[in-house]
Parts: sequence; structure tokens; C-alpha cells
Amino acid sequence: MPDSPTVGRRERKKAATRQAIADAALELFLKQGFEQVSVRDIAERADVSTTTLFAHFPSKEALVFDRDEDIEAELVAAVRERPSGQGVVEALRAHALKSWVSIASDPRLHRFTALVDQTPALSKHAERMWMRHAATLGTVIAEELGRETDDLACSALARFVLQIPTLAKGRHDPRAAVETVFDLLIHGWQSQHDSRGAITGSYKG
Amino acid sequence: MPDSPTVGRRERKKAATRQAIADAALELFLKQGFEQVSVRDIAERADVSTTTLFAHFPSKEALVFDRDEDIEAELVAAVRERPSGQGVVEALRAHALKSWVSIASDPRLHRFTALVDQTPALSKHAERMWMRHAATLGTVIAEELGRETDDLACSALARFVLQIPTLAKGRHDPRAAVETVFDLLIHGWQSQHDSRGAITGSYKG
DNA sequence: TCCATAAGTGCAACCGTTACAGTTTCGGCT
DNA sequence: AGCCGAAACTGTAACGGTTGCACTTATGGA
Repeated sequence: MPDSPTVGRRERKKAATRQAIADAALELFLKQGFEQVSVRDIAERADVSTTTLFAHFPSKEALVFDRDEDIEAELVAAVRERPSGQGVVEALRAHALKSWVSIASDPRLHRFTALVDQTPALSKHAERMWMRHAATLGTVIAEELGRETDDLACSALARFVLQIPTLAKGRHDPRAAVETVFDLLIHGWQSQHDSRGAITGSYKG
Repeated sequence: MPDSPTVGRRERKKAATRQAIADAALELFLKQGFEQVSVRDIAERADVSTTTLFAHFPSKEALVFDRDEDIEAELVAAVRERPSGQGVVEALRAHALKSWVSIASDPRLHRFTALVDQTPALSKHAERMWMRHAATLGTVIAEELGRETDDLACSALARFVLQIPTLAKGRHDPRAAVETVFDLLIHGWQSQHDSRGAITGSYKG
């Protein structure tokens, strides 16, 4: 019994097909580049019809991010199952450091991250992926805090936190970048007073 | 002399062509819906070839946001030409209230905003538009404050501020939403302590 | 055992987008 | 005034992502 109970042959085959498609896609993309591979090539390699391919993935770009749903689930879990007494922001910070940063800097995934970074269509898609999760995350945060589902502070927090992966990407020290931005979110930009120039000056300062 | 000097016939004709295309597009989109109109229809209506159409606009979606560049220019100007002594954040807040909020709630533009809101491809494109401006805005802010071009606090501020249009859209009081989010950016989420639940609780709180 | 239904197939078409090779139109320069 | 290179524009054809459709096959539950 390879899986959890009540998983019939049908579902296993479906998962296998999906995985075969994702694997074929990644392999071809890494070898030839995203633009150089057509969905028909991928379907061929995975031995399915293009119709089936699009039954499993909504677009060519989505083939690369097949763990999309898991990532959202982990994000939600990080907030929902945080240690009692821990604030939502701290839970998100911990999750960001543990999951995003280490994944992004894992040398085994370097070829993957390079592929995404070097392909505009994929970077674009990744960015939109995070924003799609923002709505979900926003309602989860609101729920956790007992606020209205569409509470503005919660929606804003969700959107801003999910900008962080994009913001940290490509920095020499992504970990430090994540920490810095979380500190900014917590304390606000008024704390940005230094000798050079204040971000939040008052009128006639 | 209809324009500024040194504007020859060539440039005027080019601008006219561009405008004709944008006008044709908007007219058809409003009448029949974005998906129901093909770029060939639009080109036909504007009496140009589809090749010409794509020489002026990079995509079908972009036909709707032909003021894109002006909007970015205004954004940059709002920061660069702010009253002396005014903080960057305050300048952005003022610009948001003056330009974005009033445009978004202008009844004359209702059909336009409704079109965008009801067409996923267009909402998506609008959101990406703002993010494209984030890079520019980030460097301008950094420049104004005499920081490194890629200063993290500046990049983050730019991205977050440009989330605000999306965040405020669809709220019953967009103006209040803008104000609230700017206050959050300035003071941070630690200020979110109320009787129900603190966003930034500490461990073992 | 039988059947409703989900998964997969193959084909054809739609449509956004681009390459290409050519023509017309300007604007600067002599 | 007249020439020339560049810019704007054209028409056609193709490419490739995506979808609709009618159909077959396999599966799990009744």
C-alpha cells in the first residue's frame, strides 16, 4: 500500500499521469529551454495527448509549478498551526526562512531556480502565483484573529508578505533580506530615519 | 501649431494611428466584451494591419492601458517634485489620493473600470502593470534619499505602495482604504494590537 | 454484474503573436 | 530642390498555446 487508505487505482493512475507530465516538462525545459519546447513535445514525451496535458495543468507555465497547491497548503498551515502565543507575523517570518529561503538557495535546485529566473514567462507566472495565494492567506489570517473576512489590515499583510519571495530573489543574502523586510512590516517605515534622508518626513521638515 | 515644437507630420501621424487603434479597441471591448473581440477585428476597425497594431502595443491587453507610460511618469514626478521637506511616503499618499482614488471612482469612467474588473485577463494585466512600475519607483525613491539603487527598504516600499490600487479596488470606501494602508506602512503592523487578536504577538504571549 | 462517470484520445479549429519581405512616407542633409 | 536612409506600414503565412467535440476505455460503487 503505497499511499494513504482509500486511494484506488484510478486516483493513483491519475496522479501518475500528472507526475509523468510534470517530469517530462521539467526535463525538456531544463535541456532545451522553456520557449524551445512546445506543449506537443511534452505531451509526446509523457505519452499523453495535449488534451490530457491541459486537463491536468491550466497552462504551459503551470507545468513548472506543479507543487503550487502544496505550497499554499503549507503557507496556510504555518499560520493555522503556529505555536500558541506566537503572532501571525512571526509565524510567517519563520515559515519564510524555513521554507522559501532554504528552497531558493538549495544547490540541488539551482538548475530549477535558474530556469525560472532566466525565463520571463516563468518569473511572471511565479509572481502571479504568490498573489493568488494572497487572497487565501488574507482570509486565513483574518479568521485566526477573529476579524472580518475581508479585513483590510489582514489582506494587506498577506499581499505584502507574499511580495517577499520576489523581493528577496537575487539578493546576495536572501535570508537577511527576508528579516529586514519583516522588520519593516512590523515597525513601519517611520523607523527609517538615518543621517541621509528620512522616508517619512513631515511637511516643512 | 497644434503641439510642442519639432513635432513633424510623421510623429503626429504615428500618434494618431496609435490613438485610432486604442479607440477602436476600447469601443469594441465595451460593446462586445474583451474576449469576444479579436485583434483582427480591432485592426480592421482602426483600418490598419494587425502587424501595425502590434507595432504600437505589445499585447491585446495593453490596448486597454494605453496611458500606462503617462501613469508611470506621473508617479515618478509625484516623488521627484514633492514639496521640500515632505517625506516620500507622504508624497506617495497624496498622489494615491489625488490620482488613483479619484480616477477609480470617477463615474464617467465607470464603464471602463467595470470592463477591467469583469475581465480576468485585464485585472491580471493591470496588477502586473503596477508591479512593472515598482522597479522604476524603487530606484527613484532610492535616488531621492541618496541610497544605493537597489536599497531593500526602497524596493519594498515601492512594491508595497503599488499594491495599494489593487487592495483598495472594490472596497466601499477606497479613500479610507488608501489612508489605512499608508498608516500601516508608516507605523507597522505592531500597532495592530486590539482586544481581539494581535497580529504581532511574541512567543508565549 | 452493470452502469454512470471520470480519464484519456485524436482531430480540428481559434486566435494571439511574430517573421518576412516588400512598399510608402518622412525628414535631415547636401 | 532633390536624394537617401530610416521609420511606418502592409499582407501573408506560419507557429504554438488552448479549447471544443465526439468518442473510447477503465474504474468503482450499487
